[in-house]
Amino acid sequence: MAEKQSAKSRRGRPRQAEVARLAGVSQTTVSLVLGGNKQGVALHPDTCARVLAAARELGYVPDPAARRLAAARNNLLGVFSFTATFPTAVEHSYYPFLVGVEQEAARHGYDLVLFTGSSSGGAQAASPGALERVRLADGCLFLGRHIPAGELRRLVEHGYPAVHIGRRDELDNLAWVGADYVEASAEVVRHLAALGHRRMILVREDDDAPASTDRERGFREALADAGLADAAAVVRAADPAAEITADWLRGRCAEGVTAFVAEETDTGAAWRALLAAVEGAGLHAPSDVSLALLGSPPADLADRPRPTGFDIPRTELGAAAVRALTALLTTGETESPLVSCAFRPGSTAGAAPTR
Amino acid sequence: MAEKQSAKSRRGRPRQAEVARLAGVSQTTVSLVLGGNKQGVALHPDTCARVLAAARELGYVPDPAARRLAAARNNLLGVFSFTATFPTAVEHSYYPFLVGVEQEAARHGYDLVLFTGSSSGGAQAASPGALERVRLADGCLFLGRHIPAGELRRLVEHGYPAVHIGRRDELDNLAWVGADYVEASAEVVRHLAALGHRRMILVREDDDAPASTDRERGFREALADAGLADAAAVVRAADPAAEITADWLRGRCAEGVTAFVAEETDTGAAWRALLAAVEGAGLHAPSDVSLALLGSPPADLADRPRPTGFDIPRTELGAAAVRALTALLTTGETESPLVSCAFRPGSTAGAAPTR
DNA sequence: CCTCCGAACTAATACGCATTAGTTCGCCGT
DNA sequence: ACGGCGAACTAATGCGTATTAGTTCGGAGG
Repeated sequence: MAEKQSAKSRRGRPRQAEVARLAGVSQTTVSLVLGGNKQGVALHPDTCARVLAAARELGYVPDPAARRLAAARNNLLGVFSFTATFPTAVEHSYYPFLVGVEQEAARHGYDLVLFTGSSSGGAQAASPGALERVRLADGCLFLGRHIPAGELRRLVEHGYPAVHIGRRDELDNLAWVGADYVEASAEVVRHLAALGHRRMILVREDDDAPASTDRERGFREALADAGLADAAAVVRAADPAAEITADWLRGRCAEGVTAFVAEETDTGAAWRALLAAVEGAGLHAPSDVSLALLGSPPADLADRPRPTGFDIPRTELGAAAVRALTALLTTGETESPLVSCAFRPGSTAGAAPTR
Repeated sequence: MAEKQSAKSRRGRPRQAEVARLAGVSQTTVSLVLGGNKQGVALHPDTCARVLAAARELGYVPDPAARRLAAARNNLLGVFSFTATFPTAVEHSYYPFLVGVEQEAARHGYDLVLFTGSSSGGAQAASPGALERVRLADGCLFLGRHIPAGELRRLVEHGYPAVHIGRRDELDNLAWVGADYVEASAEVVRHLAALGHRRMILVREDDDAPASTDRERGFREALADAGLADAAAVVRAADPAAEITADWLRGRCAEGVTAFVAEETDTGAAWRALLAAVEGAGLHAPSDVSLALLGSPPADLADRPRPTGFDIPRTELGAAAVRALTALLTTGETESPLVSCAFRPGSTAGAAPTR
């Protein structure tokens, strides 16, 4: 009765050889039938039917590792994030991206492998080779800005299909998908200009992430296009809460500024500071001043009036990333598309007060 | 100049054989050295050093597919939910489970494969055999109550390691992890009893899911233990909004009922109805009547005062499910643990009014 | 001097699948 | 009656690694 390893070690997971035995054919035939017989070997329809029936009866599913090793593909797409994909704190979760990734992957017939990169509690998160695990999948999506560039570069240079969610120009040849912050920000500015605002200020944090500089560029360009170039003012605030005060706001208003624009950040600090300053100054938006947010408000401010601004299409970005990856896999073409953000009218911007 | 496949097909990614050649040893030795030599083969320190040096020089990284193939396990855990796609809302109850699953899986060195009912290449979600695809993973977690029992049984009977999140006794041999609703509900009742409440009513929906019957059992048992057995009353409401009205509430209060307990459901209908009835009756909790909720409030009522009751430890449940699954995989032992819920004092229950 | 032993390695094989180069068999043509 | 040919399959091999069963060699023991 002592069964062979075939039943024990693999827990009854059937392989092609077992399907073959049941169908009375060779393992080769099973592989051909189930693989779609792309090599054009002549196969009798009856045989195919028997193989298919046997595979179904045994519940056969190909082993992804073996497939991969045999230089074929898995139909698996990887998702790797250097922080937990499902963080305990929901504020900056990758979940919306994942929704789009999942939908688009399903549409293309791929399953998703979530590489539990450096989730708290995992093994050495930064251990060299941590990224190599993704090679089990046909290709991989990366998200988060803390992905070790060295390892990623290695993968890409070895021809591994990878797509980063979020612009990432430092690495040549790395495909990415990003949101078009430039255009989206410009649109917000045009909206404000159309409402009659002639002087406006952008409050941004003091770093040089692409997401920030792109917003500033859109802001400046739109103002220039509207003939208001000299009216542009950008404030870089390392500590918005301390710098964007009610007094500061009153000062700017006195100078003729009628609209204030904040960039979205992880914490929403700039936007919070603006809201607090307006309230502290005893003003009201949009009647006294107009406010706009270049992005989405933090979750805890959801009950506030919706800020005028734009929404980052996270779900669509996830889907676009999958499309870029499948393009890489099938045609080998590297594409790095910009996805448009959706303008959000909101209720914090109104007509500029007539002086 | 025609290079051998060694340089072309793999684009220079070195394998053990190349490391071996450089170090002047065999591939076996390389595998032993790099694998930590757990089998205790005698190896000369100098040899190890040479191998290590060669590996470093070539930038050798093991191929995960080959590694997993040779190990006859691929360190993949499946997560299957029968919803068509991922729920879009982050607040969805599904999310906290994933948090725990991801953390615990990472801790055990597993990666996750995400399956959804419709991932089969966009084919019919409910097509027979939809569940078979999970065999790609070493084992699988199931969540959602709409998982087809027949297919699941098939998997389990074939010895496939599966763990269901949520109690599921209908299937013999199916491991599950569940929340201890009986004890948690009993604790809430004890809390109310300690506050002086002598008559209380449980409002539940009209179905027989384990989650509902367990809560009722805890409710009844705690009352019996407190010597208030005859004071127990359970209302099954098919349409809580229509049945739990202000008039109804006044009627019960007139009969001496001082506390109302609702069970948590998907929609939170029972709890909503109770809140509305209390308000409609011009009463206030906890001063006039005490309220308790056997579970967590729906997300949109988060700003309301926190209901007295308990929280389902979803994250911990996800982690427990992973532990149960790894136990199944390594020792083959089926365990189905109950996880304790955390009592939530809240602010909707107070001392019973002295009559 | 031959044997035996342990140290230090290596040859061979399995893992599950895909692919290439056959092999077998029935039948047609001359 | 025999070569040939296509239809229908299968044997053999490779992918890169882990593991098991050897093999070689120098020296100690009898």
